[in-house]
Amino acid sequence: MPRRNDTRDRTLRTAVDLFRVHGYHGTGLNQVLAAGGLPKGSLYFHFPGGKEQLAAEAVTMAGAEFRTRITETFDRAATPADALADAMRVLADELTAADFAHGCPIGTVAIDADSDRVRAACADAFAQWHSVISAALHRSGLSNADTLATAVLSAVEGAQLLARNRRDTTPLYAVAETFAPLLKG
Amino acid sequence: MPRRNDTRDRTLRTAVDLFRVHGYHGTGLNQVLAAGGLPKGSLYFHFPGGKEQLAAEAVTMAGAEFRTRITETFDRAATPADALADAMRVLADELTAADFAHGCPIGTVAIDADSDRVRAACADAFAQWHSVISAALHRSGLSNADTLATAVLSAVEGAQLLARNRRDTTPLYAVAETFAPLLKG
DNA sequence: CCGCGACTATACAGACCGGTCTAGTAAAAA
DNA sequence: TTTTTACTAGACCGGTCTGTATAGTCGCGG
Repeated sequence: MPRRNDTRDRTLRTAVDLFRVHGYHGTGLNQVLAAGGLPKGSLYFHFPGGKEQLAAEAVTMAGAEFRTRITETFDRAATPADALADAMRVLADELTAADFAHGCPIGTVAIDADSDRVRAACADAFAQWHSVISAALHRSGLSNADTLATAVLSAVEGAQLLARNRRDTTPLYAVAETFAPLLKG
Repeated sequence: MPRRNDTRDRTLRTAVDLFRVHGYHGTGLNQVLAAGGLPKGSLYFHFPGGKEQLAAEAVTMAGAEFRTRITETFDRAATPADALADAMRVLADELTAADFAHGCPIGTVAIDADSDRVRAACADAFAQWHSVISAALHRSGLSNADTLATAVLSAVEGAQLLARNRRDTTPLYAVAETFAPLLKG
């Protein structure tokens, strides 16, 4: 087996970055190739399923990375309330550093991708995040951890949307503050 | 002043319906005209600013309509908790009836419109909603009504995103249930 | 050193995009 | 009736979109 380079992986990473900024329809394939300095001839070699496959895999990749980050945040914090506050602070810092250019890599794609394959990939990523959060809340002895985790996930996604649109991180901190009393382990 | 028909208004209404389904980049101008049976020659007569203006005005229109609905919901309910539960039930019913095809008319556009004019129109709509919610919470004697209203708005937007993506209204009800203890006037 | 498989360059198809233009119709105003 | 204004029909522009087809180049195993 010759070569095996990292083009495929770099394509995915570039795609993640662009999709979370411009959304599914707002991101062109040429744009992805240009932004990543990627070979133009190999896109349909690595992703025979075209844009749909590229987006689905990008979502899956970003979902797995964030899943790890969420897990670590809960492991590191003393209480779920602390974990949420930590996470919101990090998200706020990243959003500010990026000049409010990007959104959640899953949510941004989920909201305007018509393809069912992409939709399913987003749903899967969300489900994994929910599972991690729910388990952490359960470990902290909170009742109805499942419902609470769904609400937290909703609030965080919505806060990212609002914060980006308003160019102001207030919503992220508002969510952390509001949920704090509900998340005291 | 001759004629003055309703073409402009019908164009806007059709645009609202399509933008909330396919997003900004996912919706084509031809598509809007075709879906509404609208005259092709008059788009740039009524909207010389092109797609950008059309989207901005559509967002503003939808924002105003929802603002009224939110106001009425809070006026009708005994407590803010009841109002939220009511609103979530209505959103869930509408989403189910539409077979999970649409999202929030503002959020869906806000997340992928690059134009600053459209972004500002979305921010304005969100600000109006926030203002209505915050005032209602304040009237019910809740402290930190402003922060709480921001969190509620975030959660509702996020829940709509998740519900649509999962094709399942659970997130909407989870938000209502989770916020209930915080919204007992 | 040959061949095969992994990978890339390049050209291009066909559709659709947002947007512009000109010519024309219809109704109210003068 | 003539003029002015409101509005529409429909062709058309250049550009970009996703996706395909073909001809390569590169690097290792044999």
